[in-house]
Amino acid sequence: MTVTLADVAARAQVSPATVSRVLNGNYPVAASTRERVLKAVDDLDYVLNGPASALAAATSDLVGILVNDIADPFFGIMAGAIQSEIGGPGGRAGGERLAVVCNTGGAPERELTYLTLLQRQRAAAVVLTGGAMEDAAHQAAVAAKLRKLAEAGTRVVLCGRPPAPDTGAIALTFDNRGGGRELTDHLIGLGHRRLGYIAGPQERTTTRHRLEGHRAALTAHGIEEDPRWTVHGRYDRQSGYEATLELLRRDPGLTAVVAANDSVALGACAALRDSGLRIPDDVSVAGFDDLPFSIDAVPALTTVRLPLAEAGARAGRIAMGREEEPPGGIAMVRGELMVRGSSGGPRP
Amino acid sequence: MTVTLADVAARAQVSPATVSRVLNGNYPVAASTRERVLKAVDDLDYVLNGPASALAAATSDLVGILVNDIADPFFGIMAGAIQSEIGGPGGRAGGERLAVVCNTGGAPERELTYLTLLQRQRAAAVVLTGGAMEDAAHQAAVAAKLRKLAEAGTRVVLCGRPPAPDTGAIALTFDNRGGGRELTDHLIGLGHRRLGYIAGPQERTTTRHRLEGHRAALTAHGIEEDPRWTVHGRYDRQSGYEATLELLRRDPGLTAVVAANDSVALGACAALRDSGLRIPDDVSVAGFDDLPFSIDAVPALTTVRLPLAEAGARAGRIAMGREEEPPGGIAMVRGELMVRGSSGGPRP
DNA sequence: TGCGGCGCAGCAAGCGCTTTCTAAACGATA
DNA sequence: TATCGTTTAGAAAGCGCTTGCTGCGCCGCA
Repeated sequence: MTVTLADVAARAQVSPATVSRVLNGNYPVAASTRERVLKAVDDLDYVLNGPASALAAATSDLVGILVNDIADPFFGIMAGAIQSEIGGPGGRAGGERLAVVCNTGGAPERELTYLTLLQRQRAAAVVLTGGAMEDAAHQAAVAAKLRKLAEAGTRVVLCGRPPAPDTGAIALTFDNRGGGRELTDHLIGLGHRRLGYIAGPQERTTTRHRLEGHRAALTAHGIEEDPRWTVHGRYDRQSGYEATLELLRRDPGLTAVVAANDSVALGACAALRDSGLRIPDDVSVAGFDDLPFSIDAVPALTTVRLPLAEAGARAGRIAMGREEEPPGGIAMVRGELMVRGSSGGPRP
Repeated sequence: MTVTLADVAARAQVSPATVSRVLNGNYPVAASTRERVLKAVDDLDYVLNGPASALAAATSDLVGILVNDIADPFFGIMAGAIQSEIGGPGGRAGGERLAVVCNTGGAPERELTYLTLLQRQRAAAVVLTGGAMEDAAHQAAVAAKLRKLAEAGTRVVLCGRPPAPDTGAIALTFDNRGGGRELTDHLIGLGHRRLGYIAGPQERTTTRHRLEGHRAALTAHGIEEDPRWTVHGRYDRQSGYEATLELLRRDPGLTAVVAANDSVALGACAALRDSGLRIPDDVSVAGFDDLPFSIDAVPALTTVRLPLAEAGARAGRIAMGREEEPPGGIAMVRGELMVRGSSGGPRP
């Protein structure tokens, strides 16, 4: 029924071993033989059996990419960049690898299950993107899994995620703290003294680091933070909308709102507009990430650009062993402050 | 070194066959035995070898999802919805399947290669999303692949893509033509008579269908189209920006611009603003898809909402055999006109 | 002419799992 | 007590491929 290596071998009048070697190209085969085999492959429309090959060779050509939310361009951009370097079709010929994007939805148990599934498939490499959960038990479980993956020869790379010590994983970490700090510095520099902050979900490293940066800036400028100025929410637009209304309720005197990311900032803008406030005349707004749509907000969003595509590409190359690992296995990727129309001096 | 089924069997004092049966749960095993096995699995931290299992059982738990551009939320939303139904972790227990998202980047050869890779992995199902290429040779090649996949027992579902006759593939097709028609009807109803159209890439079904709908509306209202009113570009913001400037150059008298999708529309808005034109007072703008950010444009974008998540979820269920196929294997998914601030009557 | 070396192809032993078939043990039935 | 059916476990034959090792023929050198 299905064509096997043996069928090809028979048709080409060689042994299965020879066919295998032609296909894998890592053993000397006479040109005439190779041609005959290739012709047979073509004639028979033969497709290698991946599982059988993976079993025999004890490695597969699968590369896993874990993302928190595939519908979010933040992850989509990184995933796309990683994948383009992984090879897959379109990469350099020969090393055809199947880059598989796995959507964890931000759920710890899903993350773990995907890791197991990938381990089960004997993945060649795994790239974890985005912030990590801060739950200690979960972090330990993930670390254990990563260690096991590394032991089994799977390359593990973290992209936009804090390092995981003692797991053998290479980390390309975003400087969320530094970016948050710079952003708030900018706002304070404009004269703002009452700044609301819409943070992401509580238990995420990204959330914490950005918030820490924000607070560091406040402290550095001698501004004492009012606990009412911080609201936690999700990393989406609606959350930003609701959080902004809440902030305005708590302190109508705020002159700036810093959002956990650009989507949240967009929601914040909508809430401000709906409250009859002008941006930036009445309230300044700032985002984070600089996703493509940020520049189309009106006014355009002041934000911190994260080099998502570049970082992803680099992570992909490292995962494929095509780029040297950063010293110590850890690299800090910095963001860049993008000052645009949504931030201005506070109303007098 | 790595723990195998045999190791577990030895520790549980049963045969490998029994362990396999416990793990697959499709054969009667005494409760006490099962427990012993499960304990051994746990003790040894055993992880099933996917390839070996796939080889022996002649099926794998991989499900492929092909997308044109993973960084585009249009695809991200569909992919996320499909995946959530596929199961994967988080779905119903037991049927743990690895949903793998493959990014074709819109390149025909990549699409084909991914299909081959998936065939090689003996994928359980494949979902192709988004518009198809209109190149005849390529379409034939894809059709042949799909037929082969279907023959091998892989379920093939098309989501937001035109049917592929005689391939056995189930199609959930978006009514791009109808949506385009409705959108332009709306604009004409507002009084517009000179409408620019920014189309997507030439050789895509989506592009063609949306454009056909647009033209059908013009024709229905007795408006003769000026060839200068249509510009082709890519499905992204920048393309929309450039195309709009081009349209304005060709005919400064345009009172409305219809874009191939929301990203293009955003670019169009930016170009209009930069040209000193107000939306919708001077020029109305319309998009397509109703992606999340569309409502945050200022003014909010008039567009056609495509039920991406719903369609994706349905495609996922069909792929898993959990929902009945539509009659004839084809279903038309309609969009919904969303009238918002970016469209208004033409300037007098 | 003889022999070591080399280039290339084949043999065969798995890789770790699933599954069919067989068998043991036990209670129920006659 | 003898027979039979039922339930549960094991033996073993692959699934389709890779790869270490063996072997064959040929060239070049002594």
